[in-house]
Amino acid sequence: MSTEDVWQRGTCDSGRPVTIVAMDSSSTRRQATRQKLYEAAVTLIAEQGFSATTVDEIAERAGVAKGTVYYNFKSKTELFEELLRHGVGLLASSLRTAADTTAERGGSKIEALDAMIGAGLVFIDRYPAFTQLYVAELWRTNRAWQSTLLVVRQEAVAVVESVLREAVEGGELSDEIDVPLTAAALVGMVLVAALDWQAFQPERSMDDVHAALSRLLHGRVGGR
Amino acid sequence: MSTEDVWQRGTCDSGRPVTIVAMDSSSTRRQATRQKLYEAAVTLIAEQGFSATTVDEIAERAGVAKGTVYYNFKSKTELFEELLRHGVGLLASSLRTAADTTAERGGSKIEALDAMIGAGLVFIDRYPAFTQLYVAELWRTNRAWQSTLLVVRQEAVAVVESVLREAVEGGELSDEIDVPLTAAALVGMVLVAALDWQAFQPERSMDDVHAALSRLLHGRVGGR
DNA sequence: GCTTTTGCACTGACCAGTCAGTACAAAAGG
DNA sequence: CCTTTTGTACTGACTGGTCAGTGCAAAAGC
Repeated sequence: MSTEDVWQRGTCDSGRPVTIVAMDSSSTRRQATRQKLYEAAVTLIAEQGFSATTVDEIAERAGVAKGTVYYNFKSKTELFEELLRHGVGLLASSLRTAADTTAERGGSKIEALDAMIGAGLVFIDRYPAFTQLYVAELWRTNRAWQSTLLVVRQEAVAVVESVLREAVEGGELSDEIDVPLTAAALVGMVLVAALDWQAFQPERSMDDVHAALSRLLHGRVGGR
Repeated sequence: MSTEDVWQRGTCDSGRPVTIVAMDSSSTRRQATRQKLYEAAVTLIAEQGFSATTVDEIAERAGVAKGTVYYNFKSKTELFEELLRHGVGLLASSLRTAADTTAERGGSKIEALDAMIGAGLVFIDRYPAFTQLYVAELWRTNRAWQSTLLVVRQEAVAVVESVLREAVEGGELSDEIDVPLTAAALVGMVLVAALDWQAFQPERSMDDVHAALSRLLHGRVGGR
C-alpha cells in the first residue's frame, strides 16, 4: 500500500477532531480509500458471503466510517460489482500474458496452456479471497449482479478458449475436442484444485499442484 | 422432484449409510415434512445464499407453517447442516455404486473413474441446486458449519481417492501421480464443467459434457 | 392420547442506507 | 496579508425495516 497519510480521527459527538497532514494532490486520496474498501470487502465477502457481510464490517476493516462507503459507492451491491470487474480484469490479463510470453518464446499451444495453469495458480495464491468469492457467486441464479458475472466470466474463459482454438487450428489438438466445454473443465480443474489445496492441503507446494494438473493436461493420468 | 426417496442417514463410525425406510408410523409423517423442508431450502439457498434466504420463505415454499420448521430443526443453521449431510450422502453412495458396478463387470480402474464422472454428472443434473450450494459454501472459512463441510467433503473425495489409489497399486496408473491432488482436480473438473454447462451452455447434452471430460481423463487433449 | 402441525402475534437484534455536520485545502476577494 | 467561500472527502448517530427465533392455544393425524 502506498499512501502514507498519517492522520487521526476524532469522534463526532465529543472529542476534538485532531486531524492532520496534508494530502498531495487531489483525487489520489479517494483512490486510496476505494482500494482500502476493496481489500476489506474482498476478504470479508469471501469468508462470509455477500449477504452475511455488513457494510459496517467493511468500513471498520478498512478503517473508514460507514458514510465513506456510501460516499464512494452507490450501494453495497455496486461496491461488490466493481470488485468483481477489477479482480477478473487482473486474472484475464495475467492469463493472457502467460499465453503471449509462451508464444513469443516459440512454445507450443499446449505449453501455453501449461503456462496459463501456472499463472492461474499464482493468481489464486496471491488473491485467494477473490477466487473464493468468484467461485461462490458465479453459479447463483437470481442475483442482482448476474449480468456482471456473465460478462466477467466470459472474459476469463475466453482467453482459454482462444488458445484451445488456435491449438486445434494449428493441428496441435484433435478437432474433435469440444472447445467451450474443455475450456470450462480446465478452468474448473485449476480453480477447484487450487482452492482445495489452500483449504485442505496447505502443506503442499505450488509446484506439487502445478505438476498434478500438468499431468492431467498432458494425459499422463488416464493415458491411453 | 420425487418425494418417495429412500431415506439415508449417515452413521458416524462405519461411514456406511444406513437405510431407513420407515421407522414407525408417527415418524414417517415427520420425515415427509423434513423432506419438503429440505427441498424448499436447497433451491432457495442455492439461488440466494444462506443468509439471504429467510426461514419464512423456506416454510412458505415447503407449504408449512414457520413453527413447523422450528419443531423439526433446532435452527436455520441446523437445517442447513443436515441438508448438506443428506445431499453428500447421496452423492458419495452414487459414486461408490458406479465404481463398484464397474468393478463387478471386470472393468479397469480407469473405466471406474469414467463411470464416476458419469455418475457425478447424473447427480448434478438431478440435484443442480445442491451442487451449486455445495460449491458456494465449501471453501468459505469462518462459517458455523465449517466442520460439517470438512467431513462431508472428505466423504465425497475419499471415494475418488480410493479408486485412484487402487489404480496405482494395480499398476494401472504411474505411482508418480499425486493421489489427493489429482482427486481434488478431477472432482473440480466435473463440478465446474457441469455447473458451467447448466448455467452457460444448457443446450449441450450430458453426453457432450461426459465426452469432453472423458477426453481429458484419457489424455486425449494434451496428448503425450 | 400421544405426536405433530398450524396460525399468528410478538420481540429484540441487526443492518442498509441517510443526513446533518466536520475537516481542510485551495481559490476568491478585500 | 488575512478572511471568506467553495469543493471534496469523510464522519457517525439515527431511522425504518427485516428477520431469526419464541410462545401458545387450538386443530389434525396416527
